[in-house]
Amino acid sequence: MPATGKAKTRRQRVEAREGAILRSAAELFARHEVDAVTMGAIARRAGVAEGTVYLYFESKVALVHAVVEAFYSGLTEQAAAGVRKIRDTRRRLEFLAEHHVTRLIEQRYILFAFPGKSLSEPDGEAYRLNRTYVAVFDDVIREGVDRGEIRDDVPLWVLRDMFYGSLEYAARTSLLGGKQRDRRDGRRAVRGLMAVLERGVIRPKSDETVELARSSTMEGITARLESVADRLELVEARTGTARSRASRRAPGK
Amino acid sequence: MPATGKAKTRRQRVEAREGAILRSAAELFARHEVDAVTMGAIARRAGVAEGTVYLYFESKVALVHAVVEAFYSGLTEQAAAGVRKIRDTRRRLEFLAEHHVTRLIEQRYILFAFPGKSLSEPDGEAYRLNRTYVAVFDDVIREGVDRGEIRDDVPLWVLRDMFYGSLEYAARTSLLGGKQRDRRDGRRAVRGLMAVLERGVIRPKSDETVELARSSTMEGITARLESVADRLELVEARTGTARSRASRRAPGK
DNA sequence: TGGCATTTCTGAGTCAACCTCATAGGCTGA
DNA sequence: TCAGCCTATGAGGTTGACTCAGAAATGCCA
Repeated sequence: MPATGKAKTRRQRVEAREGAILRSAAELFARHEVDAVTMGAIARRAGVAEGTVYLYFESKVALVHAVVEAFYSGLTEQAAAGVRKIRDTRRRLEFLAEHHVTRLIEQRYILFAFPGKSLSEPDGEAYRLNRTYVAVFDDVIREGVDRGEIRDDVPLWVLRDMFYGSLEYAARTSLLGGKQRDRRDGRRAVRGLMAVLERGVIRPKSDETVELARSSTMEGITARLESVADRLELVEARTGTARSRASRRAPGK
Repeated sequence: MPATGKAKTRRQRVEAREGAILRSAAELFARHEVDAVTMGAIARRAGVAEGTVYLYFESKVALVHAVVEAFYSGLTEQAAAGVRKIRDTRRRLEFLAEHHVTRLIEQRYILFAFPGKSLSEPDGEAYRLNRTYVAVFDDVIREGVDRGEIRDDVPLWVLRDMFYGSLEYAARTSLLGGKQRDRRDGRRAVRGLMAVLERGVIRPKSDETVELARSSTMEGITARLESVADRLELVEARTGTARSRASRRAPGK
């Protein structure tokens, strides 16, 4: 099945074919390990001969790169668009976190399909891609610092590594847990991350008793509320209640 | 050169050879990408024939597993030993963090040499290994919670993912930065992580009055509560009336 | 020590997958 | 319609993981 419809100009034809090969590869990578997907299989699914693939992509590695690039490209665009619609720094971070972890669990193969190669070359393609992606996060933080919403005594790169490192590790362990996990894991990871970013986890040694009392009361309420929310999500999942992302946000203003 | 010295018993001979092959592989993986290291090269360096390697390790993948296993085994032992010598929870975490990031930057190849395979199989070897490793961390946290040094309103697994996720991402970006990085990066990452764990990064709305911070927290909780209430009503309505339209799933496959 | 049985080792050969290249096919413009 | 050029093809080269029949070493016993 030549997935290429009717393309008129040369450029269109080229792009259609390139797209068909890319899509074919992405679909196969989503189903099988990269090593287990042969160039022959990719070519067959794209409706071209094996040799043709090499007219569009220099090698298998290059093809994998291209697939990953396409993924990150979309990811960056969506992240930037989402941030533009939100003002509050806290909410922005929450959105970025949820977006990242959701997309990563959806397209799980990106996490594993990643051959060490793609990352092991400094200043390589993948590195550059990642940089432009996290630039969205960097801007959010910088603006937050300017506004006084974010402390400025932790280096930006440390924050960035914490943020994405946490989420990716969470996505990974969620997927590895054996049983099928879903987006609820991701959401819980996001909530935990945000909580820690807001107030840490290590309790102050002592003193500041008033502050402690106040916050611990609030903590109690928050913890209880979170537990209720968790249970609610469970019920929702069971009954298949659809819920738009917007309705999770309260009245706001 | 048969790296095997003089071994007397059968068992000793077997272990010597297995060790030689493992060491040979680890040394080569440290220098080149896993894919670029051939079984022939590993055999040659170990002083045996290619076929012999297959008497000790079922396949190349199994050999890579064994190398990684050896690494994690040592890592776990050192981590446990270090923790035993420290009492304070904060110090323990700091030690674990520094130990992890240091060893990871030293043996950088573990980060990249890791074929997706090793992780992609749920309940696989690598997963089990990782579990026993992070168990050290888990124990530290649990004891910290018991002692009241760690807040108990963030799930343990979220904390774990944050901790190791941050450090691994930091190690990775440190290595990828292009220019040669050293352990100072790691130490800075550890310091940043500890700072955030201690007090978070997101400032309360207004840092002058507790009152304001408190009310804004109240707003957040109220908003969340309202959202939960809304959803609860929805679920009640749906399950209360009839369970006719049970599935209204989002864009499925 | 010599001879036989068993275990261990060997490396040439098989197979599979990436990649190449000589040839075939089709599009474009006169 | 046809020459010229660009694109596509798939059989074949090359490489590297893995196998296996035979060689070598080791153990055992008299």
